Amino acid sequence: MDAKTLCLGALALGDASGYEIKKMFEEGPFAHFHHVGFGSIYPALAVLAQEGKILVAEDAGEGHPARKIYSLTQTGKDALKKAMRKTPAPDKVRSEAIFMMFFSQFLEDDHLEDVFNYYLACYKAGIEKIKSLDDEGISDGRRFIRGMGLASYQAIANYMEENRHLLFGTDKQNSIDPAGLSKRVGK
Amino acid sequence: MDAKTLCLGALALGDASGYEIKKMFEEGPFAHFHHVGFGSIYPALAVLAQEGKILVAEDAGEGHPARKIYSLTQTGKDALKKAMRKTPAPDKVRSEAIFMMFFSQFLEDDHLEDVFNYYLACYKAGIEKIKSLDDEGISDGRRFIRGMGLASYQAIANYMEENRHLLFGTDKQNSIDPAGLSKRVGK
DNA sequence: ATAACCATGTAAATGGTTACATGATTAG
DNA sequence: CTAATCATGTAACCATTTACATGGTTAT
Repeated sequence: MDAKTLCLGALALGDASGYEIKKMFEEGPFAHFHHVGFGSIYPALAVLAQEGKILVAEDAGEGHPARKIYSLTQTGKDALKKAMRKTPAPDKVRSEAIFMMFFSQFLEDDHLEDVFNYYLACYKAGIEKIKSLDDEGISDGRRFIRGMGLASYQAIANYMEENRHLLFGTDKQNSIDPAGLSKRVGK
Repeated sequence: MDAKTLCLGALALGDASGYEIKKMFEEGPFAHFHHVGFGSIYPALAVLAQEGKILVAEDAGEGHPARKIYSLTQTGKDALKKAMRKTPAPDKVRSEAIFMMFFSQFLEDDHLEDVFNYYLACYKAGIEKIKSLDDEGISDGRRFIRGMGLASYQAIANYMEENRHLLFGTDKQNSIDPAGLSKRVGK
């Protein structure tokens, strides 16, 4: 799913500027399952407009800098539908925080604690964020995914709070592989 | 976190070939929070070996094609530790399946059902996979992350089963925005 | 004033994915 | 005999990320 399709999806929720689309992926409705940066959004929007999939309206701005408000055309809607008419690719997750906690034995105690606290705080903030939203008037899919995000965030935050001791409880062994370094990894 | 660091992490779990490292990210211990393909692993391994961070042992193979078994050196261990001495980047998730369920109103009924069933089946398989593993003798971090993965997978699978009706229960409205297409997206 | 935020865009660099190319071994 | 799995590697392509460049607005 490329930046173009993602922008089409964002605009299916309502007209928006590139800046607003970015916010939808950063803290808005897509935040917990997709990401796009400016460097992908602006070029994607330019191409989409050229292809007639979106329209541009210049907003010379009162109370804010000049901006461009994009809106979906029928061609754009069709393109979005077509892009979703396939088997979804498997989820791709990249979590440095989990990688670090996985290798907790390699980290300084205080750094491990920082990583843990930072990560837990992210999930708690996410939970509060979702809870603060109003579910009235949104689509079924959106409501379903919102609930799913909340359920998974809560499960993770609960797990982290209840299992802190697994990471911090025991005495630290400052070695990678106390049982012998050159053991082959098992099947 | 680039492919080199990821390979270093994989080798911290025990000596392995490039092929085996791939499997660790596909179905092994890293499967639910990171991904790397062959096209990243083999070049990364070559560079790592050249930098003295890993050693190569040719295994001319009995019962399998020839392969190269890599092992971490002290330099490699230090490099892995150093790579983790920083604030972790925010998680990056890309889920086409969630994107599609979010826009359920755009999908044909049977396609939506396919996507839903496929996605639920992935999580159920993940749960069984984790449950089948033996927790004896693994590191604290690894055990902690394994439990966290299980908790979040179970929360998602449960949510999906209990809230199916939110996606399939109501009559389909085959329109993007029944309330008017050109409404601006809210703050 | 100054920092934070709103707003748009480009170019270079990085890095990952896909396709290609090859070949051995094992299970049905 | 055929498909699946084991095994390694390269090159072209594609996409994203980062840095750069610019400037208006709002709150402290």
